[in-house]
Amino acid sequence: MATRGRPRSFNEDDALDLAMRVFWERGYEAAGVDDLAQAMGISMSSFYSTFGDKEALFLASLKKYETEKRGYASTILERSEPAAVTFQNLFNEAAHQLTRADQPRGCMLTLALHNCSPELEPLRNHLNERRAATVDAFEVRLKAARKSRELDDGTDVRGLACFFANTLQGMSLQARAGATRKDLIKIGRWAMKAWPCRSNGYDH
Amino acid sequence: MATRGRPRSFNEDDALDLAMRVFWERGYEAAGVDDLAQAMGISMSSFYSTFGDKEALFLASLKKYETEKRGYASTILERSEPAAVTFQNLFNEAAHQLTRADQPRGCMLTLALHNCSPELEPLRNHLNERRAATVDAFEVRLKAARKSRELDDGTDVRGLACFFANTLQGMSLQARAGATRKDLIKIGRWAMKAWPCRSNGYDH
DNA sequence: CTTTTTTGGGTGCGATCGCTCTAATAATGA
DNA sequence: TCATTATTAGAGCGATCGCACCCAAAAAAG
Repeated sequence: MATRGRPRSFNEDDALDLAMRVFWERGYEAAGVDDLAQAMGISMSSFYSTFGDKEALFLASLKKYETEKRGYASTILERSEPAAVTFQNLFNEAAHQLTRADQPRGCMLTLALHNCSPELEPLRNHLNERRAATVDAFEVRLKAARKSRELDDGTDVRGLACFFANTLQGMSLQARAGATRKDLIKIGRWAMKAWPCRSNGYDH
Repeated sequence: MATRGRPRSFNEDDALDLAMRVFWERGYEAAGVDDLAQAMGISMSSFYSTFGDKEALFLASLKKYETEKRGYASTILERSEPAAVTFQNLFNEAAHQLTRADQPRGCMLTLALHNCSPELEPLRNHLNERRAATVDAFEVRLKAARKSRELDDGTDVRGLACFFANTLQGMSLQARAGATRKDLIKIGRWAMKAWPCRSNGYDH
């Protein structure tokens, strides 16, 4: 029942992690399969037999990224704190993650596939859907905050979710362009000043 | 003294405009010289003899973009209005420009060359400098606002300039991902809620 | 007319692209 | 031993890349 034949000489998940980093810092198009295979330390044959093709590897990398590297966002959103604290923590943590010295700067999901050739539009659309999921998650949390009277009844939570997502995505661009962690933290603090209600456990 | 020989059969500036649009919607790498020449309606010989090479054409396109398409920003910044009105107008106008049906969505300068191969880093650094110039312009305007008592003395105008620039750059990503004009206008309104002082000609 | 310059079309260069295939080798289970 | 599977390096596929060059036709000025 155990697999016969010669076993893998490399750890599939480790290799995927290395590929993810290449996609992360170079995007999709600028990451060549040669670069990827070399970064993973495997040959082209192993590359294609294990991961299929470049697009499949990218999607696998993206999935790994969303669970392992962007997981902090879901974690923070699910903690039971005042919503204003939640989003301030989210900005602070994002500022930290987007400027880590041991990782490419900015968010892989946010930065990938904005300028691409027409034949990659399906892939780009898939990325856009994943990006939209972030806004939805914010909206869910803000709706809960409205229900618990942390926000006025009339608050446009969808709009606020878009604004927060917009701020985060901007921070990825800033990080890529060389902004410091302190810069990003300040941006997050400024964004939180837009928080509408001032008497619910959050003080600017 | 007049130029001898056969004159240009195409308008150089019109051709540049068409090239700019290709770079605008495809970025640098995904825009092939064939695509560019075809969009401009000229042959490869005319292409290279007139514009040098792809990079020179891109830089010329970028310059044209900054003066003709992004000029509205400087215009608004230089109008003598309360600073809060100025930035609200800037966001509204940006929301309009970034979602025009007759132009590629988003800002060419903001979106170009974030994910690129290493040999294009010099070009990317140049873009980063141009992007930084926007923040500087915002800071100049906000310093003036602080001097005219529209902002408290202690206001971190650099930070606020970064936050506004961050919001605008995020809006370009949103526009690319399909956000509507109304969405962007709302984002701008939310960003203006962070405006610190509430008694200087601007009411949320 | 001659001279000058641009024109479009074409050919081709060296490089890279994603990807396939081969051939020899190595490591396991049956 | 033998079958099975994974390993490597490498050759090569057709396509595209940016770019150079050539050519004969065309259109202007002298």
